[in-house]
Amino acid sequence: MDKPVPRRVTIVDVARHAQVSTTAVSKVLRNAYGASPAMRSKVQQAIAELGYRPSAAARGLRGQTYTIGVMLPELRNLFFADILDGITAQLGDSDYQVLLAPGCNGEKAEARVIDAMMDRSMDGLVLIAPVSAKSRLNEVARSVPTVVVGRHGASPAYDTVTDDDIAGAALVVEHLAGLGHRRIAHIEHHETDRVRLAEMPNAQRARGYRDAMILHGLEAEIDIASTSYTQTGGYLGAQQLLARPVRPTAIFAGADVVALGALEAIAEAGLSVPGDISVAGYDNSALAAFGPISLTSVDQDGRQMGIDAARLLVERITDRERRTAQVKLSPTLVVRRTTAAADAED
Amino acid sequence: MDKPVPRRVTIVDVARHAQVSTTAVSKVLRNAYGASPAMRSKVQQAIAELGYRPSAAARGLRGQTYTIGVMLPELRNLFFADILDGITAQLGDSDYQVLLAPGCNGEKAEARVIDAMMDRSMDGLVLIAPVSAKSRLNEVARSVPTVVVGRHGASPAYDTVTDDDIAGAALVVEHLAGLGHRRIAHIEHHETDRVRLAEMPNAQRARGYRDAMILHGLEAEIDIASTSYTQTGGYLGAQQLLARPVRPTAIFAGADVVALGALEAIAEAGLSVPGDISVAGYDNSALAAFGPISLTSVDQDGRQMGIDAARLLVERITDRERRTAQVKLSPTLVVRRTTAAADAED
DNA sequence: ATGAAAGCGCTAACAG
DNA sequence: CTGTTAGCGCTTTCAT
Repeated sequence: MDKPVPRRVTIVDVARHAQVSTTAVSKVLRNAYGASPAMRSKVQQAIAELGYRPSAAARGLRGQTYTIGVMLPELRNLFFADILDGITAQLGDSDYQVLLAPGCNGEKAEARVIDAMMDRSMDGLVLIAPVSAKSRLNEVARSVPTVVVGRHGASPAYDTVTDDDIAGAALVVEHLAGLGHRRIAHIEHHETDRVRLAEMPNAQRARGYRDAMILHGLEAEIDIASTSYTQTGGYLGAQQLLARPVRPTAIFAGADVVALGALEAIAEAGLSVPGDISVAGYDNSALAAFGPISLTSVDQDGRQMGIDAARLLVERITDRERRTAQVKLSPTLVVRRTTAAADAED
Repeated sequence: MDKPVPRRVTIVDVARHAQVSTTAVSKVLRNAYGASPAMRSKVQQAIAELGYRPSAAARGLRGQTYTIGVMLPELRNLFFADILDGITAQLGDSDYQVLLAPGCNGEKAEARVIDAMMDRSMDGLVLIAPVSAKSRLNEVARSVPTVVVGRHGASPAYDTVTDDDIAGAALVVEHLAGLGHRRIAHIEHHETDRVRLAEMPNAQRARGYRDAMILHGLEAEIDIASTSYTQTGGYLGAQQLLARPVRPTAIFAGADVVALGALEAIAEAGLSVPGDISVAGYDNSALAAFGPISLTSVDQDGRQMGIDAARLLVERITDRERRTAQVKLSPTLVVRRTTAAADAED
């Protein structure tokens, strides 16, 4: 009556039940070389009969843990959720289990999470938009197979998967310029760190914006509000821009959430979108697609990024000596109802 | 030049460096009884100097893994993110690391994830809105400390944290009836399973709706569209309701996403909110609070639910014999711009 | 192709 | 209070 904890079934039990050695069972578990079909089926039957499940802790002590860790800065960001979908889709039928840490913002939280994952002997890591120092990332990648998503800059130690943010920003400027806009402003995420200045998507988007403005002969119209990639950042940034002596006729927000904040500020100012001012975002998150918002946005195909990241990671786990790869995906522009032709008078 | 993998620092290295036994080190690591302050500091210094980090795999083989697993059906649901915030806030300074599985919908995916977490010897599990059979949940909880969030029904094996969904639904009906509405319809999540019919929040909300309608003498006006708790479900449900010979003047959607879908259908039908029809949701997610949407919604305080869940879980890890508890939190109604007084003529 | 045996890094009895 | 020692469940040489 009182044996509610009937001791875990171990590899020894399976071996005994199947009348083979534990080595044999281990081989079957790992699909390793050196087990005859006959033995294989005998063992598999025993496993099924006993309901055996290997202990990841014990496996991890010697071999793999069959666990992939994913770190991302923010769970609420729908774009990150898309990346995750891609990762899990790609890893769905493999033996790997994906586990993620709850949103961790900032270098300190990142360090904690990465340590935690390494402590748990994870077989591979996917780091989404990490802000840690590059030296730290390299160090991590040297000790565990790692793929970095959403941060530019090649590394000898880890693979990268990014969106071509410069091209994405150019798409927006091109679109708006094509609609007759000249005073196209940008809300960027303020960045101080040198390396991040070059590697983070936000910096690349701002650069793409500048380049494209120059390319369209709008160099004199370049106008950037420097806040942060948050809804509040968008709100404040738009307020700044709307207070200009001559108001911009279009705002390119560096992210969809930023655009949402901008939309709020614009509405509060009594202006209409796209009548008085056009707004475009970046990420094409579900929020952008949502009917009442219907935001023109750059689509990064986060799902594909996740698929590529998972693929690269498994490849690297298999062959740790392979040279690192940099996958850069081309974004597309999804035009919706927040952008329209500029008034002729403007 | 070529020793990029300098072998992990182990407890043995620390012991040697501090000139004590491994037991001593282990005790310090676990804050266990039986280590003098002098030894404690000696060991801590050695740990710092060597940059030692305990291997979770090795610990898990004997003792705890200091890992809490969280399972949730859907990452994109902002309410779940709130719960998670609460969990991490509560566990923030503890030694426990929270890891979660990417959204797993359906009984099969749930089983996989729960198994994966048990295989990894996690110290405790938080299951958010699980759909698995109750017998399965009990079985899981018997082998690992578990807290179930967002599913009613007490268990002898696990603690529960829920919202008082019946009261929440009543708040909405009361609010709408107070505004003069009589034809208040409801969009529910269709449920077939017997047990879930009683234990899932959606069923409780539908029941709360019925009860409250009767209480307000509106029994004859009860009108339920049975779809699902998704945006599409809301869209289709609203379409059904709008096609009635006599249209409802208010719709109580069982969740915010459902309300969003309903808003889309209403807009498509050329009706205005709240002019022609009032809409209320449930969850008070960030989406509901978002300006342009501004949805009247029931607030569950997901963060508090997470805090309670984490607290209960740690308590149960400490004392597995303690009797199970059921925490039920009272919801509040947040009135925004999607609900207004009914037309006098209606 | 198969199995015996030696650990992986840690914790938990138990002795001192 | 401190140290010795025996495993935890698995993988991995290395014989056979």
